[in-house]
Amino acid sequence: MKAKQGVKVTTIKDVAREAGVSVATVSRALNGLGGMSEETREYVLGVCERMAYVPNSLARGLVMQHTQTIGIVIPDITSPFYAKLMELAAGEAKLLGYQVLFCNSFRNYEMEEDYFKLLIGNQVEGILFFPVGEQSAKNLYHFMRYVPIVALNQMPEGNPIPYVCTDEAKSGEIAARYLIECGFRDMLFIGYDARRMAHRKRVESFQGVTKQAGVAGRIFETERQYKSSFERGYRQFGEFLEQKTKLPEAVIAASDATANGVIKACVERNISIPEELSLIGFDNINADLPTISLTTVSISHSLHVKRAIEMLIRMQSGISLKREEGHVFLKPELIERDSCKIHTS
Amino acid sequence: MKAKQGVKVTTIKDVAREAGVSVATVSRALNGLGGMSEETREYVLGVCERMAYVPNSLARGLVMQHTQTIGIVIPDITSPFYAKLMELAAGEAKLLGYQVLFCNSFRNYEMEEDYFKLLIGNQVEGILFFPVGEQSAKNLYHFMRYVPIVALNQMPEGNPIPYVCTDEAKSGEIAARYLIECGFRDMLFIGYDARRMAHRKRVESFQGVTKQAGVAGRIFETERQYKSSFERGYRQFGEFLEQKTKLPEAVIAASDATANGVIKACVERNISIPEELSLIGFDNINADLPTISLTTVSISHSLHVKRAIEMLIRMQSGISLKREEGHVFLKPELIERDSCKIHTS
DNA sequence: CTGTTAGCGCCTTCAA
DNA sequence: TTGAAGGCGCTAACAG
Repeated sequence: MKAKQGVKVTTIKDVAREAGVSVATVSRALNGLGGMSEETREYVLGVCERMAYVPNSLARGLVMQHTQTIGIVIPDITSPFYAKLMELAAGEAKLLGYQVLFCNSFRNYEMEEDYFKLLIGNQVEGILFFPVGEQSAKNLYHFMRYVPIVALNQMPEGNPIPYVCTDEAKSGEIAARYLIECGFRDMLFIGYDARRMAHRKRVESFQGVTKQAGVAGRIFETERQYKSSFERGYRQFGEFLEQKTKLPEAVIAASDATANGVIKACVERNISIPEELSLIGFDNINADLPTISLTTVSISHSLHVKRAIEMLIRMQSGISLKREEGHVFLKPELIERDSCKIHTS
Repeated sequence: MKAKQGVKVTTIKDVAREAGVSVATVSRALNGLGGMSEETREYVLGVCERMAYVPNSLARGLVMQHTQTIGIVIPDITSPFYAKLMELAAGEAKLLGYQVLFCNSFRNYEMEEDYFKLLIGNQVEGILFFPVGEQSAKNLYHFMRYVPIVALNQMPEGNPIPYVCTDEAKSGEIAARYLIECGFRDMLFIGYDARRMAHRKRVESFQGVTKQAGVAGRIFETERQYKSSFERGYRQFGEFLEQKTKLPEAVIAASDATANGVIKACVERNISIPEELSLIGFDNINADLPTISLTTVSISHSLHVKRAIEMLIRMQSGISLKREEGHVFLKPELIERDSCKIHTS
């Protein structure tokens, strides 16, 4: 078991012995601490190099009491949305000298909690996470006594976990207003999942705006479960088309993934977008990938992550947040592409 | 700096003091080691629970000399292909009681090497990686003295890093034979990137099979760089269509991502798949996502990862591999979907 | 059945 | 400018 590889790994002691100095000297040379002659430093560093010495970060973390590591847990690494966030987070963290541990909770509350424990056990200095769902808040807030935690999505009212998220009410409003400006008077919301707070807010403001403007703002709902947002869009819009004979003028999809599903349903039926039907989504994810590039409403993902990491670091350095400071709503923007066109007729 | 949060984290000592036992007893209770009365165990565990004690894995790893952690480094977390592999690896590793550190090398040799150092510094017990490119081998093989390493793709001849990969020659052969069986006699290979060993093998056997069967097996190449495989397929097939007037009967795309690009190019020009053009890809990634679900050739991704982790663990437990054992070629299979149909005319 | 003790590899005072 | 020694939190002998 311990004979692993038969080769003993080089430690700072080995280096010290080989170089004929003390471990303290090696340590100082390695960490660029002053107070030693340039020639010993270079000599020691040379020995390290020659012996291919790699410092043991565990031991270092143990004595230093900080690991320069943050943890990120997301529900599904396979989703382009989360993958994008992780990539950006990795880049941003690296810039700030942190390493990142990624965890995939598989959309499972229990695994989410397990991973929090694991990360804390590994002495991360902060955790960034995209909650599995609204119940996450209750499960996880008590971990805040160990380590700063920031959510990348809104948390339920009254929960102490701070967050950085999109102002989803604004998102819904922007999408609805834009379609109305395009001249549409009959719009349909597809892919609504009432369990998601973001969806609820989008729908709510969508309905507010349409009602106020005096135009039709329908919502098509089904009871079923779908294995992905794409599936949801594809199946739900398919069902809608079977039930109703008249197409709406425009569709608001609950997300870009849903919108891509709607596109698939349309292609199969030879409904052309945007000629016969305009379509708008949310999130700006994979919006330029499929056959039709999607007009969408979104915040900047890199800003999202950047603000969250900033907040984490601020908390980590002992600055306690005022309540409002822990609730950051980023303003979304319209990103015009090809799936909507001015209504004429 | 150390005043972090103002709260001192609970350690095993605190628990021991609180419970009125020694640290050894707490440790034994926690790790389920025998030789203690059931009532002390339960009592101690209760105290741990009450104090919300989370063991410090760093300290544990330091003394145990093993961390139950493996590292995985991939070039691009944003690619569905790598995302899929990571997800499967995480699941498989968890099953075996390992945690996983993920790293995103951003398709950059230097970062790839940096992450290897970081992982080794963190005392991972093995590294699984998908090489940035063929140069990776030279950069990384020397890390094998620290820790078992397995590549998820073929390594250049003569390199000591063991690997588990698809038998790509077989892939190309399967695709070509299938199209010939479908009755096609004029086929085009799109998206060839000569820098990729997998592509070279696919093309080679594609040409071998077509030549032997006496049918046309063309390859369309361009000099340009593309920002993604999808782009490559989309742009390259677009260019092809502009230059030539006659469509081939079937297209072999270098990967499914490329194939999806080809689909986009076709949709824009009203070329219907599979009626006017049959299309086949490789990898079985996102093959059922876009408008047309793609016929493709691939190994099982979960098997791929499983075999690689197995190999890692075998190496880790000190068993040295024979040369052939370190070179595993998995047999790909045809996955029939909707993008190919029997040729009639 | 339980406690004492010696490190794991590293950093950091405190002396020299 | 350098070295010796203590300790980070934990586990694993070895005593009792």
